[in-house]
Amino acid sequence: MTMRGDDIEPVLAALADPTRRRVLDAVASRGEATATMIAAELPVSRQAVVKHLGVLDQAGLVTGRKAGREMLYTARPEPLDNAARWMDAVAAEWDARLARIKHLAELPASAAETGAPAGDER
Amino acid sequence: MTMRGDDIEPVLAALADPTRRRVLDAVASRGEATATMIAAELPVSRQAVVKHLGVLDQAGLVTGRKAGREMLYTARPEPLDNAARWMDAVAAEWDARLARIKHLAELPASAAETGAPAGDER
DNA sequence: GGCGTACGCAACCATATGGTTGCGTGTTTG
DNA sequence: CAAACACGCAACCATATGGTTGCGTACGCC
Repeated sequence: MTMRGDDIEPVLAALADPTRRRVLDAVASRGEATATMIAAELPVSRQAVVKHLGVLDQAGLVTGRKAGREMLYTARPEPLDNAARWMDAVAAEWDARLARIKHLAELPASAAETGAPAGDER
Repeated sequence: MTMRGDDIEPVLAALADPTRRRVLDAVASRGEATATMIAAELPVSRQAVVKHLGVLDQAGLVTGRKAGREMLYTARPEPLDNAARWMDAVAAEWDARLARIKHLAELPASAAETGAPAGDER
């Protein structure tokens, strides 16, 4: 029940918090870790870590697996990678759009189509 | 006076909010826009937009330029691109680390090469 | 000059968010 | 079996955050 993968919203939100990033990183650096283990090396309580792990899990950045009385979490790069690609796409789109606009603006006003307003702005 | 570019913190935080993303997108789609213009097409007040633009500017995602009595904002893809690359790097690192750990764990304690491991991967 | 528009600043609000402590329960292990 | 350990759940807190309204002021236009 943690099939969130295509929604960048939670990923960005999860990554926005510094502490949460540290938690994530801590998990990643151990391959697998429990909230207790992580809390031991961070200046926050175990419960805080638990909450962060909850958010991270919600974003698909970690997955929990119960082993005996422990809850082991593992980091998952996919969502991150996913978000990165999304960003690239958006950036590219903006880039294109801006380039297009700039291009039009710099045209020597040769073809005057559409009853557009008089060229000069301001 | 807004030379924050290498700090992903504000970028992620800025991108985390849906409305703020819409504002950003609105700016990008126009090439240049004022808070008033954007507020006109979003379900929030101009002031709210102003605040969002402030955050976006802080993150380097937009820049303002005063034209007469108007304040025109433009989107800047750089920080986005920047964040994307950062994410990729982190993801790659985790991937490597996880692969290494997994590899070690599954080794029957025999030949332990450091070269190209048997590609499992998703 | 005078009016309307576009800002910026500030006060205020409600809710979300990060964090803490306390407590009851399941799991090991001596 | 009983003591320890590791959790999960819930109550609570303080502050950050998104949003609103009101107001004084700079700029443009008749």
